[in-house]
Amino acid sequence: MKLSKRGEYAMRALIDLAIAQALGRALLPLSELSEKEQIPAAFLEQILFQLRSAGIVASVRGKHGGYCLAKPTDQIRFGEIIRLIDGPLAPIRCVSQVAYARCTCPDEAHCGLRMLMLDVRNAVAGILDKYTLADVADVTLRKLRRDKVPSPFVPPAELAALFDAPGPARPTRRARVHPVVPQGQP
Amino acid sequence: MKLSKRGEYAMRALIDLAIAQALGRALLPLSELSEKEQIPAAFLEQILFQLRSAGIVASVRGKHGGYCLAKPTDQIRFGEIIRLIDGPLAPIRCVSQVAYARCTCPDEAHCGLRMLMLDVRNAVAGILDKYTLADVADVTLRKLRRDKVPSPFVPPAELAALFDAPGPARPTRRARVHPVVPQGQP
DNA sequence: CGTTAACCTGACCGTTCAAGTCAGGTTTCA
DNA sequence: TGAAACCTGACTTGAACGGTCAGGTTAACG
Repeated sequence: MKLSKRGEYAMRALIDLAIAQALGRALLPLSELSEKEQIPAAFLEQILFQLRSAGIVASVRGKHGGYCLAKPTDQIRFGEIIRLIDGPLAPIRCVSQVAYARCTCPDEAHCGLRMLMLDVRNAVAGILDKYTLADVADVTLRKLRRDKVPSPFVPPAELAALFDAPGPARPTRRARVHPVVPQGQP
Repeated sequence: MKLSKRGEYAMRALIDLAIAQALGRALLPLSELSEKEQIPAAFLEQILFQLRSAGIVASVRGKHGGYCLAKPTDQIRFGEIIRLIDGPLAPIRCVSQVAYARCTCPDEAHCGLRMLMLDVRNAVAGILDKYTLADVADVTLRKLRRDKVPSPFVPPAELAALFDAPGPARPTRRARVHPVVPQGQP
């Protein structure tokens, strides 16, 4: 019942992005994510590429570029993330909703193992498909404040300066949401 | 969140043993289990060895030998089986009760991912540590009867004969529960 | 008393996959 | 133009999974 490192890293990065967004910094460079979560940069890059291809994050190229969420935080569910990175939630394929496959047992309707695993799958999916990035970011921030822990992502003196000098604060470049997929399908 | 084949096979075999026991045949030879569940015999043997070492099944050697459960069916929980074969139930180690290990995040108390995964772990463990072989065997048998499906394990004409000729029907040999472990520890 | 059906046990093996690295792109800002 | 960032595919390496093999030991039965 393991979660892969890829999956773990993906969720950590996304949660970071959600929290940062809630604190007013939508765009984070790879380096910052990689450093905060102690994830090898090249590896995280790979994962973020996958997340971008799936339309979950967006990116801005060039200097001062970075990654941000491509959808509202309350529309990104953990089930979606894990399914993307690690595949079906179900412990065995014959109870998967998304990727059903027959198993070796001769009679699914009377398979004890199947009943049990269906229960497990439903419990897991129930949780993972219920909570969104918004939920987790919210609870986390509340906990941090309650315990008076200094918030992360209070940016590197750069945005702090912007605080003093208000205004429409730099025109925020448009982020690329989709990869430029030149697939030969009309 | 996958369950390994080993784990799957272990549970299938144990459920079979439980059902057979409920039907009056405690002892099943490897060949029968392997055939009914379509599991390579040598592989299943390996798994049963592991289950025996853990005191979950017992075995009888020699001709007409086989495997049976080493404990009452209502004292074998699925959590125990999976933990034995596949390791901890928790998706990530930092939420495991049985095999906790620290993860890379700097502050567990405020880790959003951890909260979520703890939820998942508890849901899974809640199910797997609640149901026993007795439960599943019970439900399965009831379903089979309800749907008028012929019960499995009505033995190979051998016990059927014993039915006709009653009596204390062979003195049921004692099964070895523990491996003869010659470990050098006093 | 030997044959045979069963369990016992460790060693081995091929494939897949996870985790991560590398090497070069391209884009944008200063 | 140079540096900082993202883009992308190819590669590597080690472990784990799923399974096989070989050679035991034990016990029933004719």
